[in-house]
Amino acid sequence: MSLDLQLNRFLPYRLNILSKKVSLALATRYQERFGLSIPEWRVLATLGQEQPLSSNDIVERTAMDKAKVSRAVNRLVAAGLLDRQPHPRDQRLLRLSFSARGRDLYAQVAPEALAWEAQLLSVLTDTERAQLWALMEKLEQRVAEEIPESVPLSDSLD
Amino acid sequence: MSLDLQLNRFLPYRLNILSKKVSLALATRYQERFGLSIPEWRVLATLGQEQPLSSNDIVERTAMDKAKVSRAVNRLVAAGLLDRQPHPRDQRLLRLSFSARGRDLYAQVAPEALAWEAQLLSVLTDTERAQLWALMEKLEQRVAEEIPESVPLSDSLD
DNA sequence: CTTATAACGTTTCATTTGAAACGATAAAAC
DNA sequence: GTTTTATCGTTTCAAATGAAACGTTATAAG
Repeated sequence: MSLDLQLNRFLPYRLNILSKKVSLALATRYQERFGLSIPEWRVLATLGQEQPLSSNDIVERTAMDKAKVSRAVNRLVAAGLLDRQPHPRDQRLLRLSFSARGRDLYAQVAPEALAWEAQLLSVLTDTERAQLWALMEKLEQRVAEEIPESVPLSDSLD
Repeated sequence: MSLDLQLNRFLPYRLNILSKKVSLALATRYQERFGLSIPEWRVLATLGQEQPLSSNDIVERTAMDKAKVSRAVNRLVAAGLLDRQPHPRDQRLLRLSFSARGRDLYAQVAPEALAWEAQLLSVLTDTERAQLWALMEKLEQRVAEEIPESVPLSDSLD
């Protein structure tokens, strides 16, 4: 009655494990070397691409819920890594941007994150890397069709 | 100073999102149709392959920590889906196995999980599917080298 | 203008989390 | 045989989580 279901060959399960391992390995580095949690790191990375942003902009770009972003931003502001200013035209919005220290820190973290990723991807050839992106893209699109777009991507559905 | 880090092209981040989406889509089904959480489903799937097992066997096979397994097993026993008997030779161990109802439920859930996976994978050709497994395998092996084998795979490193 | 509705970010609160402590049993060392 | 050490599963506890409620500000409708 095994019904042919092998957990090791069940994509959702394997994907979860791979994702966890990657997150864990990287999170350990953020934490040890820079004292950053993953949500904090993601906020920084998002601001690294565009500045200033509102908290809501970050929510949209990172697939984190707004409570989590709010907390991460608060910690970063408290740590002196971000500046938080009211938006001149819309008082509901915050204008988040790097402080001098935040910019410096990011200039250190980002290259290291990229180097780590490169090291991870070094087991793949260029062709394989391209394949990986393409495959993930396809799967993500397919699975997105099943999820009501409003549903937030919670953690720990595990 | 963007440092060339694009979150959308950053593997740990994209992997996390894909994994979340897949888990969410599937978890919604388990929950709605069978009232199962993912840990509960994993316990069932593990027992579907081999029976009886101890809680610890399940911990080893699922990459879940023992507290989570303990809770999932308790819920399943309480729901009348599992039988829990003391091991005759080692009183520390539990012998977990399907109850009649558990077996019936699993006979319903498992084919559905497989069908769902098949539907997800239907966007890929056979070749692509093989590639996907191979790529994931390589990455997992590579990243495992960085993780002290003792470290458990927590959720929500996010 | 006034009222109703919507959007933003924070906070609250019940739940989930996993590391560590725990009691109980077994195995190993002496 | 006694003591020490290790293993199993549960429970405890502090921290993280996220849905919902909230206060505030802006926009739309009347």
